[in-house]
Formats: sequence, C-alpha cells, structure tokens
Amino acid sequence: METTADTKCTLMAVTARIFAAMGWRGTTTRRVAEAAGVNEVTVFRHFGSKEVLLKEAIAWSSAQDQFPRLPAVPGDLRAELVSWARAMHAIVVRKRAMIRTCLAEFEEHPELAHVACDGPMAAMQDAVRYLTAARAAGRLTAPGAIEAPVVMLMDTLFMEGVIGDVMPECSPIAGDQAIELFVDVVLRAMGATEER
Amino acid sequence: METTADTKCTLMAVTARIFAAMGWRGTTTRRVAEAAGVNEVTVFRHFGSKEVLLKEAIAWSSAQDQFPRLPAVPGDLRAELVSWARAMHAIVVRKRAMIRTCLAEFEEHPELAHVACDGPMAAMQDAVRYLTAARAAGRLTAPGAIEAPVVMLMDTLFMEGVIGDVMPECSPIAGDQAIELFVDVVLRAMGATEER
DNA sequence: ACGGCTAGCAAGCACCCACTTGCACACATT
DNA sequence: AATGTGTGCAAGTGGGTGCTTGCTAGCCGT
Repeated sequence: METTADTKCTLMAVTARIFAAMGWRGTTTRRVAEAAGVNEVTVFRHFGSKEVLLKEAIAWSSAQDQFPRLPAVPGDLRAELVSWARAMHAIVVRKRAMIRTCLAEFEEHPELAHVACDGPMAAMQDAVRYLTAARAAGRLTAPGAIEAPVVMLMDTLFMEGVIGDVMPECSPIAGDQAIELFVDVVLRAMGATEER
Repeated sequence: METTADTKCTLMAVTARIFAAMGWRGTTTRRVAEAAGVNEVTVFRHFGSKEVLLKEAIAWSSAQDQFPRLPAVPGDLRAELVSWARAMHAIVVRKRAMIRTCLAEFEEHPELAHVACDGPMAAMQDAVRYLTAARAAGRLTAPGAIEAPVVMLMDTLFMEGVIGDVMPECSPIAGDQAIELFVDVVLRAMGATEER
C-alpha cells in the first residue's frame, strides 16, 4: 500500500489548491477527497476535522515557497534590486489565488495571518537592511526613513502580482519592464548616485 | 406599510455588509433576511435569486463612494497630493472588507471585476493627468514614464489600507505620517523642484 | 501465519442551503 | 366596496455539508 506520507501530502496539496480557488467555505471535504482520488473517510482519518486539514494545508503551502535574499554587501544596486524584485513578484504571481483568498479569510479566520505574513515581512526587513548598508556606504544620498520606499516597492509588487490576472487593464505599464521602472523610482527617490 | 424602496434598500445594504464579511458562499439568504429583519421569502420576492441580490447589492455599494479629484491646474503639489492620497486611503480603509472579499471572489465571479475597478482606475488617470500637467509646467524634472510612480502610490495606498487592520505590525511606519512619506517618495522620484 | 496499519465502501445523521407554494393580513388606491 | 400590493408565516423540496459508524481488504514487519 502507498505510504501514509504520500496520501497526507497529496491531501494537503489538493486542499491548498481548492482553498485558493474556492475559499474556506468552498473547500468541502467531499471535493478534496474526490480531487485527491481518495475516500472522504480517509480525509477525516488523517486530519480529524476540516479545520485541521485546512490549517495544515495552508501552513504547508506557505512553507513551500522561499523568498529571495539580497546580497550581504550591496554590489550593483539596480541589478540586485531588480533581480530581487523579479523573484518577489514571481512568488506573488504564482500564489496570487492563495494570497487573495487568505486576505479575504482573515476576516473570519484571523489566526491565518501570521503564517502568510512572516515570509514577506522577513523579505522586507532584508531589503531595509540592504538599503541601509548602501546608504551607509554613501551610495544613497537622500535623507529620511528608508522604510517608506521599501514598503512602497513591496506593496507595488504584491498589488501588481495579485491583480495582474483579474484586471489586466488596470496597470497601464507593460508587464516585463514594469519592475525595472518601479526599482528605478525607488532608487531615484533615495538619491542613488549611480545613474543608469 | 413601509414603502418598497425602503425594504429593497435595506436588503442591499445588509447584503453588502454580510458579503464583505463572509463572502459569496457565506452570504445566505437566511442570514440576510434575519439581519434585515424581514422574512426570507421577501428577499426572493424582491430579487428573485441570490445571484441577483448579490450583484445588485455590490453594485449599489460601490456606487456609494466617490473618489477624490485633483485640481485641474496643479497648485501646491505636495499639499494637493497628500490630501488626495489621504482621501483615497480613507475610502480603501472604509471598504477594506469589501475590497478583500471582491478580490477573492473574482476567481469564481469575474463579472464583478469592472464594478470595483472603474473608480480606482479613473482616480489613477486623474493623478496621471495632474502630474503630466505639473511636468509640462516645468515643476517635475525627472524624465521617464509618469505612470510608474502613480501606480506605485495607488498600489501602496490600496495595500496599506487593505492589510492595515489584519496585520498592523506589517507596516513599520506609523499610520498618520505614512501617507506624507509616500507622497514625498513619489515627488522626489519625479524630480520635484520645490523641496519641502 | 499473524497482528497492525492504512485504506476503501456503503450508509447514515443532523444540519444548512436556495428556492417554492399556499394562505392570510394590512394598507392604499380606485 | 373592490382591487392590488407588499409583507408575514408555515411548510416543504431536493440537494449539499461535516462527520460518524461498521465492515472489508490489502500490505507490512515479525
């Protein structure tokens, strides 16, 4: 017989996918079982209840993706930030349905907040650390909080990734070069000494 | 007997509120009827089906809020943009639950997209128009697309407004001055000639 | 060969869902 | 007085939902 890890893993993957598309209420144990090709009873034998199944599935899904890291010592600011932002944006795009659904479910299941928030938060602090180092090295001349432009970049990457498919006409900027433009805005706002 | 307009209006308001909090599946005709203090049958007599009820309620709700406009001729750039951004942010905050829910429901009900997208889009084009005029007047010196910083500002106002309550620790910037900081980032990136 | 583990299947329980039907009551207009 | 309109109430239909129970069958290590 197949190992139990396989079944449990399949169930979590299927559950995460259905949850992303249909939300908490739409993720019925019958649908999960059918999509996973197992009996509905098996779902309850593994997880005990729908609530446990969903929470484990969401946590498992958010543990899958790993966020990009910026170099310890800033090199080519623009190139490194663009690459970082591209990776960030790619993650958001890949998980847009999950992000949208989690945002909506926070209202009824606020305990989901921290699982989905830890990764992006760490990434943002990484960017703050990176840019602080760059400014300490005299390569960013603008004064003021370094958090503001970082928050703006993160929010933009999230928003554009999340709404990209559902209302593509909402962004007047063509997709591929948009991220470079956003990074340029940030760098110019922070007084980058190297002009592109 | 009370006029029919009253009942229908109450039903739409109640439905919009419940939908924002519980989503499409969570908005049951029983719950709506109970919250509105009417019989469930009355709901069907007014709207015919749950689908019609929800679509009319959402459209009615999104027709309620009116978005800010920037002056036809740019005056004090920073003051006008801050005031505009504050008003924008206030709308998003007031309707955060509805926005989150709509974002999630787009997956299953894509026809909701344009009702919730028209307002913000018009506001963004207004901002582009305003800043283009300011640049034509020689008050913004940076070259490049004017859309990028506007998109970033819009995305930031949306994101911060939408996630503000659910993960307040996510924004490292204190609430009230954050918007001014964001506007300053935009202005500096665009090469505003007036320093604050 | 045997016990434990994992799974399938069939059936059922109590509840919620959207939606319908039939009847009665109060009011407003005519 | 008659009519129409908006509403309430009681009941019911067919289906979905979370979850349980009892029973069977295959695979595993011992």
